[in-house]
Amino acid sequence: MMRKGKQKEKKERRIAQAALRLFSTKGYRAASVDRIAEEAGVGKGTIYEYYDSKSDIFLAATKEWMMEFQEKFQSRLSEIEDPVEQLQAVARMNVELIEPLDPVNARMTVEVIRQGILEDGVIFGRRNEMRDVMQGMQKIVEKILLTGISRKLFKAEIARDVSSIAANFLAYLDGIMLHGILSENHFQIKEKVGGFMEILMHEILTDPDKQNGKLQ
Amino acid sequence: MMRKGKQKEKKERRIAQAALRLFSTKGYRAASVDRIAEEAGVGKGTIYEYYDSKSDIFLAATKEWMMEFQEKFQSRLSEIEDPVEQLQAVARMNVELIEPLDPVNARMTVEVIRQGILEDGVIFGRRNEMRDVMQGMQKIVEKILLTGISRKLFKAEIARDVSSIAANFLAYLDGIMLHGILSENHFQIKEKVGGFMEILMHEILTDPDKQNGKLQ
DNA sequence: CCGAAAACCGACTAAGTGGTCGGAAATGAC
DNA sequence: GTCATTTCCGACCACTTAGTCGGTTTTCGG
Repeated sequence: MMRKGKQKEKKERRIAQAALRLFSTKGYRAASVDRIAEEAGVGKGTIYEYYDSKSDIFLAATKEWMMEFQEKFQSRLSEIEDPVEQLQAVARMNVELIEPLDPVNARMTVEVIRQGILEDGVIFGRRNEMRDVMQGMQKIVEKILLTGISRKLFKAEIARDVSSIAANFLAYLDGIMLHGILSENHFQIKEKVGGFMEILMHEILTDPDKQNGKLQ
Repeated sequence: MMRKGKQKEKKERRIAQAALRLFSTKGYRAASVDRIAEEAGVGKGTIYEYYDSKSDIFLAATKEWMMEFQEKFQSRLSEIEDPVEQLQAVARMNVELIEPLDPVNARMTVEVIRQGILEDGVIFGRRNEMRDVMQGMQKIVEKILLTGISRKLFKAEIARDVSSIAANFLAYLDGIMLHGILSENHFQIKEKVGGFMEILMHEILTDPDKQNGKLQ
């Protein structure tokens, strides 16, 4: 008996993806399991064959989202050779989350942070389950930095700080994204990030004058 | 008749403050009006004498929160003369939001952003009502920068970028706060922010070598 | 084609929500 | 003290939610 594992996995993923679409538009609570079932094209009962609780669905959706996100990043970064341009691409892609207003990622970011912060949030007691996935982005940036260092584009002395720099960089990008959305100053985002990038580049480039680090 | 306006205002504020406590710990939905009434020590019906809806309570609580926050900032900053130290105090105060683990601000920040992003969020269509309050912090930082410039501590050429720098600075601090809480790397926050401050100071100080901008 | 096992389903339950409303309590001018 | 007016209240209502469960449908080895 036992239907082929592939089939099962596929449906499980279809549910997670449907859930992701709803979580990222409605928010956790308002994305009801009934609605998720409808969106996924399955019965409500079926969902509980694959997941024990709504929390589990959310975790799965979050993982799905982070995977997709990082894959998109990776694939765009792989087309770029220069680490400097790669860093700027990371910034630009984050800016584009709000610039042509793709609120899906913004909302999901907020939702994940929220569920991780609230004491009875879905992720609160299960952050360790997410750690690997969450650190993926940071690893990507660290790698860019290390490549830059080995090519003598970035100062050698930042080597011991790569993880701190990467974390700061990503935290900054998230912060600016959230503020940007809230204040509706979308049009200024690019300039702000550009200014920040200039400073950052000025600080880590071996030869700051050759590249001025302007965004775009 | 009509009880003294003062009395009314006081109760209205007590409700908002009770609501703030709950919103910032439970989140919007889980902070039920029943619970808010209990926390404020009034009947549920009474709440609706002062506010038309739960949304209104949330807006009031948010304003209350931002006021308190900015007052705290202002009062601590007023004890400091040197703009450089003032900037660092701003950073330090933000770090302390998570360092002695007082997640109230973090949670409220996320909650406000969330309600501003979600289409059926409480603030979604009413962001303009909040704008002034929200820009308060930025104004404070801008003022610090301008003072620093007029005292020749900061480079004169940053004058045209003060608002951008201030916005970036605050966005960064929020981003690092949220990431810090989420990743539970509290102990590294101070170092990260310290590194960032060093870079920032290096970039805006007229004489970067005199002050190295280390946090703490 | 048979039939047991697996997969699927949606009506139902229990719990929790925001908001209402009729009546009780407090107030203060007279 | 009286009593009109304001203030307060919590039982109640209509609605939404996550999760269950008994029965139906699909699957597939023999």
